[in-house]
Amino acid sequence: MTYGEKLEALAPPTRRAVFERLAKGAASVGEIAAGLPVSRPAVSQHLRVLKDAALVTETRDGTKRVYAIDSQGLAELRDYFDRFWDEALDIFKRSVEGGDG
Amino acid sequence: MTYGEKLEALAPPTRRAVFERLAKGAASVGEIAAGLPVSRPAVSQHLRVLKDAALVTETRDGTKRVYAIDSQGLAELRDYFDRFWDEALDIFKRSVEGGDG
DNA sequence: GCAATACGTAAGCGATGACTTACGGAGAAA
DNA sequence: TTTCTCCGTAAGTCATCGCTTACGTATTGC
Repeated sequence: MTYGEKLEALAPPTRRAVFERLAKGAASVGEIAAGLPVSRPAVSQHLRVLKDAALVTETRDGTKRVYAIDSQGLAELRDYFDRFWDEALDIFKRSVEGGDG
Repeated sequence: MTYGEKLEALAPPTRRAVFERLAKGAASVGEIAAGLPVSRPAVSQHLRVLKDAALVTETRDGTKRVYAIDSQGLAELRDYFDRFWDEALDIFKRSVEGGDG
């Protein structure tokens, strides 16, 4: 639920690929795995982490499970970045202009 | 240099703590290590990764090495997120309104 | 009930990574 | 040059992680 958890969830390349796949539209586990060079259980495990981090949502459709981007969780991550950037860039500019380390 | 490298660099908690420390102002390796429960070499190794990812800059001041946020590299990461969010949230909203997966 | 589909979970393995201690190098002061 | 400060690097250890195969579960259709 924290931004740290979200960052860690998005760091591994394969898991980020899963997430970016969902950014292009909702999909089932099998559909996602078909487009990646890893097994279906691997994708399932990545989705578990993404779901725990509140980055994706899970919906049942028969025997399928459809995953999609969790817009609310994504917004929380964006808020963190916005606040971080405001603070960091402000201090950065101030140090450059003032010359004070 | 890629956003993937930047994401991976910011994922580990200790390394993110180093980065967030620099967001509050430039500092030397020793100063950073003094505020963290890890050794100085550990901080040095984290700074190396952050520098390779173009997230921090290095400046020499006598025997010290002063590290600071790399605003340009940070902006690149922000650009990636902006583009990602625009695409993801647009598709997300469209799927909700249209009801089409 | 029986078979098929789609998926999550458990167990195990190989690789990666974060950390430590020990050491060497570059700059400042005498 | 010698000494001190501050730092990067090398080597090694222990934990974590990402992946695979094997298996169990829930749902659909006959």
